[in-house]
Amino acid sequence: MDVQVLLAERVRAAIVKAFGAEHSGAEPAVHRSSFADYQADAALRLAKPLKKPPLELAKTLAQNLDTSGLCEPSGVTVSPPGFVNFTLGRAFLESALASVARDERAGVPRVAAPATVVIDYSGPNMAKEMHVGHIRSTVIGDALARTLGFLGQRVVPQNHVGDWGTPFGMLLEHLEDLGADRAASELSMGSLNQFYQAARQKFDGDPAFAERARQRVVLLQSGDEQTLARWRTFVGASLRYFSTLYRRLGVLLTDEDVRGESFYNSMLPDVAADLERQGVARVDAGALCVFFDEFKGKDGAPVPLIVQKSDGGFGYAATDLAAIRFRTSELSATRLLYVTGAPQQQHFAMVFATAKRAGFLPPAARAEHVMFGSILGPDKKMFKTRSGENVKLADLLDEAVARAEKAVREKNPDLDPGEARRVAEDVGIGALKYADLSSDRIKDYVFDWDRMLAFEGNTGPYLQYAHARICSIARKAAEAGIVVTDATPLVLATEPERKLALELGMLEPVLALVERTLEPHKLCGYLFDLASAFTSFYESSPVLRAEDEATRASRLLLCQITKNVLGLGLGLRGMAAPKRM
RNA sequence: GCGCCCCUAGCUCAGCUGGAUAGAGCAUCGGACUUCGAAUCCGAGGGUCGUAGGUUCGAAUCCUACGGGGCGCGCCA
Repeated sequence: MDVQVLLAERVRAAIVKAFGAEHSGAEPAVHRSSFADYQADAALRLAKPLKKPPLELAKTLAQNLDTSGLCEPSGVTVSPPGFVNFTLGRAFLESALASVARDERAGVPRVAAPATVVIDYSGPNMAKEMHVGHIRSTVIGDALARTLGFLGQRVVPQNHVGDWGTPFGMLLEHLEDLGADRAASELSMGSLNQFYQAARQKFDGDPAFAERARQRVVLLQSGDEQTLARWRTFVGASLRYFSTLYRRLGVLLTDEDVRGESFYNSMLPDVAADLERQGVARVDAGALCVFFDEFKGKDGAPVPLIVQKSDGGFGYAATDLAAIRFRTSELSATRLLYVTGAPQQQHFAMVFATAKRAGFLPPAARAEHVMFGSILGPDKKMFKTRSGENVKLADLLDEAVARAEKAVREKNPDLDPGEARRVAEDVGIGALKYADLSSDRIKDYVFDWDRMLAFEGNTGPYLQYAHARICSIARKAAEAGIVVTDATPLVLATEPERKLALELGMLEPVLALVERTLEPHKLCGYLFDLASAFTSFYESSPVLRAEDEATRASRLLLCQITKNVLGLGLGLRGMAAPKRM
């Protein structure tokens, strides 16, 4: 139940009652307020069409408002130049929160009509180590998959891995030289960069090898069985390695979700033929191209999307188009999300426009580029190692955990080493992911270990700590034999209790906002506000030592609801919520 | 040259369909632990929201121009 929606309905009814049915379409404009719980700005917006002073309209509106069950009569006020303020009634807040307490989904309903949402994310390259560049796509995509899935959408993750193309000639030839078994074991241990570099070196330095590599590409693309078997060895070993990284990172992707470039290979000639037959693409300078009025190049000439190269080969545009066709027709997706970097924006704009023209993307389906900025180093340049290489994701995870372990041992020496290690894993990786999710994805962000692992501010550890503290209270309560159930009466008598209750009701609208905007940081902002409201409550309001039994029970239940919402929210970020840390 | 994205406090970032006095964290200064976890909380100072116009009763938010930074512009993905 979303309070804002309830209030908006009442305001709309009052508009109709006071000003006539012809204004039933007017915007109630209800939102949170710093002067009350909520405010409605409808009167301000109606001033012009009704040609009356907004303050007068606001008063008329307030007189016609029926807020029974939501606010006390004194809870509705008007202030210049035309705001209508709402303070929710205590009885309403208490019963609303009770329904949150009874629901394991914390009062968030599932959508009535689920849509099929394909989310394309992570997409590592088989030949290369996963690095910082992949972390954003993987973590943001995972958070969106979890959030939309929780809301009841039918989410189909797609890991569009780079498992095809000309580099595989040299990679497979190198694998041939090493022997399949040895190569497979190297690859599954994460020596992808070394493997790639060794192959590259031979390719550049040994003409005979280079020639064999070129032959190998031909064999691969013509479907030679022995070559394909080697290719499967290569891809299988790499995927096993990626799977270990995914598990450690705590993302949901599995082998089931892998549908790489190779999967679409056989569809490419048909996609090209279809586009040409429909007149969407035409041959220019030997290449099959799609042109657009809005995309122009350096000399003002239109820049094309190249579907098929002049040598007959297919580029990634063809693969992307085939994937769209597959996703709308075979997977019956109506929402297609592409979680990739901002630099690819023009590419996807052209691909989506082409798909629309060709009917691959029916009007009922929409494709969205969920783009994100770069991760920057302390120098504000692209985050690289000192030697200028990409930072390996595996190294990043190790360092995050090592730093977290140091902090955990320091802050809580009582934890036994095994548990400290487990907690460090949760905290370190949680901090890394949270840092990525908590700022607006469109912007570049500066990578900073100290800031992401800080226990103050909008960080993973702060939220986990708030959660762990509540768990601690729950433990103590259980030891003392204090039991609360979801039927325990809630008493919102003090301001901190009231603020916390108000915050606990915001999960539903925030998740709706994340679904609409595809901006996971809005949920982080909410969780931080919630944790702050809780710690304020916690500092001012004794729980186990409350003045009377009813207050104690109520506060304990308040703690429990907060723990559930916090845990739920962290879960939707793909983060663990340790019971102690 | 064309196009896209970004610019908010000393630093790192929020700011929801335009709404009342632009908010956090860090840093600085000052308070709060014999009491549920001080990894915390409470308070203070600190901002011409890049600049200039425009739309509006009202602009950090929408439009235009300019400045600064980043990225992309035919056969790589």
